[in-house]
Amino acid sequence: MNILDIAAAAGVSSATVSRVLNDGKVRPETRAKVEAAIRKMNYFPNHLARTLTTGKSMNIGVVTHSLTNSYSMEFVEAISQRLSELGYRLFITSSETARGGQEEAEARYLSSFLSQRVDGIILHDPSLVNYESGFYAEVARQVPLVMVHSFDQVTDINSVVVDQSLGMRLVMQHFLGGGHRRIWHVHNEGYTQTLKEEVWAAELAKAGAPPGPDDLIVVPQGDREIGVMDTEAAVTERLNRCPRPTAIFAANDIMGVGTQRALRKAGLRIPEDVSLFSHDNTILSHIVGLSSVDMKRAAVGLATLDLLLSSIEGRVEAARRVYLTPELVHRGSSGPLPGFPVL
Amino acid sequence: MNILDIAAAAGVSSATVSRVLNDGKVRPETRAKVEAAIRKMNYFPNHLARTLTTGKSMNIGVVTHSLTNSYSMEFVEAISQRLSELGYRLFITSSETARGGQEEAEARYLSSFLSQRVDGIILHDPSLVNYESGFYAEVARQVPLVMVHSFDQVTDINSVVVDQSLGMRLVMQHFLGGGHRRIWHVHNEGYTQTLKEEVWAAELAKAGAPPGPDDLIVVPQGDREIGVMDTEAAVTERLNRCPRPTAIFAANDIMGVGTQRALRKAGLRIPEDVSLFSHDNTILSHIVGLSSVDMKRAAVGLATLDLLLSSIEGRVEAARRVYLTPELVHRGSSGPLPGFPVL
DNA sequence: ATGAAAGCGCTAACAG
DNA sequence: CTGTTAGCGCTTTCAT
Repeated sequence: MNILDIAAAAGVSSATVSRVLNDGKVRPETRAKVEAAIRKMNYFPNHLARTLTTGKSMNIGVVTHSLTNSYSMEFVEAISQRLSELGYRLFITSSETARGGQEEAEARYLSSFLSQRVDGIILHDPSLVNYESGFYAEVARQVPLVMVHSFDQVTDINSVVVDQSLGMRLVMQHFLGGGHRRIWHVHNEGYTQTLKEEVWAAELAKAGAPPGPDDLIVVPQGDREIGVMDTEAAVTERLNRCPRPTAIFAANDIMGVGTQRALRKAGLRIPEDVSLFSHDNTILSHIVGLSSVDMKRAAVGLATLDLLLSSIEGRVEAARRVYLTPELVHRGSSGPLPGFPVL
Repeated sequence: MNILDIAAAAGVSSATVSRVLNDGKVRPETRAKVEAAIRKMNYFPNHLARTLTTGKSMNIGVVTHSLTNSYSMEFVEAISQRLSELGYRLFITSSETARGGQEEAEARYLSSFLSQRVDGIILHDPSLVNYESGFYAEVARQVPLVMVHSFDQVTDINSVVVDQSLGMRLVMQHFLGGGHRRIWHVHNEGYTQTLKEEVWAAELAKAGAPPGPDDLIVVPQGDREIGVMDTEAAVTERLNRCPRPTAIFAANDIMGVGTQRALRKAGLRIPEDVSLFSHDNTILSHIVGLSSVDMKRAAVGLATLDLLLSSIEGRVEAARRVYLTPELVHRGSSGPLPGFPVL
């Protein structure tokens, strides 16, 4: 069933059918005949063949960490809605659960997207390793690409940067300023998280209280929804084994919730016994009343769309860069040490 | 940059390059030459052109309600992981936020998938309206299709059925058996929900306490994460305006959480003052300690994959149907009326 | 083991 | 306004 069948059935040429399909100039009666044939024969034009000639696939590839992490999916939903209105379809992939590691999965997905001749690619919170290898730049040379990330040195690729290190610094100032010195850090296995870890360790060291190995908790699946349970288990184990901290930072809200559950189960009050600060400010932290670092998702989504669409439409020469700063959202799960003098 | 360029660079024919690309029989030295050329020229084979001749796109289309509803995304992640391992890419769409209504959006996405020549389509919780119009059957005639849904009459399309009505009946038995008669029902705008609403109303009527108009609360965005806030507002408003119920059923966990928040804000204890039962048993209900109806997501995912892959590989003649029954998960947010005699 | 050539289904000049 | 035809980039017989 192809355009020639329709042409034959309607008694016209394939070019005319094509024009009908693409809103070209066709006499109304002719158009009616063609449309009747299309409907009668249940014909769906082959978009692949069309793409082969036009070079426009109307497909966008999206690489993100997890399909069940609110931080990822609230972003994806925001852009998906608008792109879908513009007629784009989205390939959505998650690297977190892929075999062979996230870096390798990202690379595989990108190659796959290139072979699919997508019109654009969005990398949500991608791997620093793949950036440094020059792989992203190579991809960006072939197709419009926008990165949403947190490391600072990118200038050769369209990118929306949210300064995670700054966010972490703000949290540490809040903690340290409240007198806390034993501060745990909970994060999942993954490249991006090391940024926060570095700031955490550096600020503690600067305050004269460098963290020990037991102050860091790594959660295997901390990026997926199931990570709530994993985190709860990991934190509970650590609480049983080590002297308890006065404050804990969780690198995302999933782990924040898991940590909160572990603390409650251990009979510890928040924030009287332990202060807790989370990250991403998704609906989860709102639900359970957790202070959290807001990553400005709405602004990030808009900026991403803007960069991508400009780039696709060729309105941009050089790579652009949008810089956004996070913000602390206080919900009472965190405060100064009891009795600590308020300045 | 195409297969001919590579052929020329390697001093072979395009057919040989194609064989290298597809693991065909090629002399090792020839293969090496070709692979060198591919690498040097940064060549990515055009998968669209390949699909045009082979007829296999290795793409799957997925239609679901919302990208930020755990119920949807835990399902999608489960199947995505496996399909990705098998080399498939996924188009993922959400109908909930689309302009023009969910039914229309579904139809649009499906047409789009057909034009893309996807190898298979998964409909997660699709519209009864579109089923009854015969549209799904028409699509299923053209490409392997699996529906995951809750209405009962489907026999002509591969489907995984989870008996939502049964789940609702169980909840109502639990409520009515505990002496409750004024039972509110919170759901979002959307077709599937009407099934639960019917059972709810019928069971109440059977118990001699048919619901009034004020016993039903409809939340506009109840299917997206943001629906927590919408629900909280809607329930709060209703509590202020009407005599309060002794029990509330929320049609998904997002609205369950929103309802829980509204009740707490109103100073009502759960379950002492009001019993609350939710639906879907996602991580959300677990986090906030809400009783919820479990829809057997793992089993649903496996069954869906099985049906889809069998269907794609042509191992199936007639449409198959997998039937699953939900189960109540009690977490203490719901109980009998205070002082109600326990049988 | 490799090459030549015929499609796959569509669009886009170019003619008429 | 409509038809003819040459590709788009790849796979796949059929030869060699």
